[in-house]
Amino acid sequence: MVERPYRCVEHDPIADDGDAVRFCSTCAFSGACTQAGYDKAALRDLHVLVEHVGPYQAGAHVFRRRDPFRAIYAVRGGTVKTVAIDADGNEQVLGFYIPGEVVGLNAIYPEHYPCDAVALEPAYFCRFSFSAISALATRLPGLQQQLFRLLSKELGMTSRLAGDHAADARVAAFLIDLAERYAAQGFPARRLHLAMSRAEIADYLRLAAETVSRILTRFRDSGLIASEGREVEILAPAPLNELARNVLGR
Amino acid sequence: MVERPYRCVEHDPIADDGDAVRFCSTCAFSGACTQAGYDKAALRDLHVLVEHVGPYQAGAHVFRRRDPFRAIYAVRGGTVKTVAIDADGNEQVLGFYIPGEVVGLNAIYPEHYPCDAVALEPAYFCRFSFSAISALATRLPGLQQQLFRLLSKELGMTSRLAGDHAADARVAAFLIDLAERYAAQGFPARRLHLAMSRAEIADYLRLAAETVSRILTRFRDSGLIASEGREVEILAPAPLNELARNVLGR
DNA sequence: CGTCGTTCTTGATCCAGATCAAGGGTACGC
DNA sequence: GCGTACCCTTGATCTGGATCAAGAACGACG
Repeated sequence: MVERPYRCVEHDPIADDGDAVRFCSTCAFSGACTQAGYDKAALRDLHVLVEHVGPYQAGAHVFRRRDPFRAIYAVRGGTVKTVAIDADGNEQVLGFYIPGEVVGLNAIYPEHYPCDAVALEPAYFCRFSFSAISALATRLPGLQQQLFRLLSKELGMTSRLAGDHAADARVAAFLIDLAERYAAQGFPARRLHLAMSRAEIADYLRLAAETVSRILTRFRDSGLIASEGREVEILAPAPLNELARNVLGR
Repeated sequence: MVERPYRCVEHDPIADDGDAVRFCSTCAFSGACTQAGYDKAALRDLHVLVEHVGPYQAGAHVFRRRDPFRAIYAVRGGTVKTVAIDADGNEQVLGFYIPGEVVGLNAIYPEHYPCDAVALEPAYFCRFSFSAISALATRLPGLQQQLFRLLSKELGMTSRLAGDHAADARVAAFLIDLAERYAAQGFPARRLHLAMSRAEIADYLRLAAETVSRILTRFRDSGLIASEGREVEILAPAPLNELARNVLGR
């Protein structure tokens, strides 16, 4: 039903552009088009303003803090983190983004990117000029709505992260959330590959890397997950969900 | 220059509606109108879709969690908090909103309010039907832009809160941020009245009320602020800013 | 195929801030 | 004017997770 994102990467971009209906079915903006009833002209407009960029190798910056805000990036393949580094050199991971998700929305207001975006594995994007896509959004109410929804969704995500919760609840919520997001993109719901290190997970969850490691070990020992390195399988969703419930606001 | 928000409250709403140019100069959407070059027709459209509501007495709910999302609320007067209460009864204050700011944007994606909004003192609002204002935004690019900016701004606010910072840095950032927001609305920049209790500040900053109290005492003893109950004066902005710098991302 | 650097795990100790406890201040209703 | 209920402050103790330390596993590369 939903095409696997990596398929998209393998496509020849030019051939892709010609195939209006099948164009990036995993894209964050595809919903906007389908709502507009597969309006061919609308799709063509989206095609014209999108730029396919990548690959960015692991560790490469997609944009940097203080760069002037020009574009938002929809992930086509790979994984990215956004990270704010404060004056004392502490890394704050603001978010991880998987195929189908959009990076850079937090730069609209300040008009400069407030964080770095760094590829965690080779990554490909659709880059949308923000001024162009918002101009198009005035003609496509579905697209405007989609942008509002993306922003509001990110807002919810961030405030969940801001709550004060026990370390094990945070880690459980991290796993559940990531698994659900992968599932929403058509990946298997129970197995996941973590593109990020324990330290990066810790920076995201505001924990120490040692704490994340200990908790994952504990989850494994108590049969909640199976894990080997960065491969994780969720064995017992129910108790993990229970742990994560307050974090995820359910 | 900027009219004091409370003035607006004192106006007779109907007379207000007749005075297109002076209509709610502190309103979060006034920028959209001025960008549109004081387009009279546009202002009239905004007038038509806005509803003046209030007063809500201290402790009254403006909306509740799980209510279907219909409208966003621009604060005309008073102060509101948004608060998420988890299954264990822990209160998480998500934000405080003062005149000129907009509440409810985090409900767009889930389509239900994810939190309660509660007045901290008698409060008045402009209520905008979200479907109506987003429909209008397709005709007024400035208004659309303003909505994007409001969402993105809130995103930045929330991720600053999510960072892990020492308690004194959080409290300093809270004071500086609130003072700047009041200043942006034309209030005196150094004196501020806290509409919220210590416990509410603590719930917002993810600290214990005792910790907030101790830190305010320490700030007072070291001459950074003067305070008496909920009246606070910032005496030494520089060292407070220095403390808050990492939190505020500067 | 071994070496080196990185990442992950596990153990021992420490500390910032939570929690528990108690007293004093303040505002409001009667 | 006097309860009464909350809010704020201050002190004493406790604890979850950070930090420090040291191996162990892994991956990249010559």
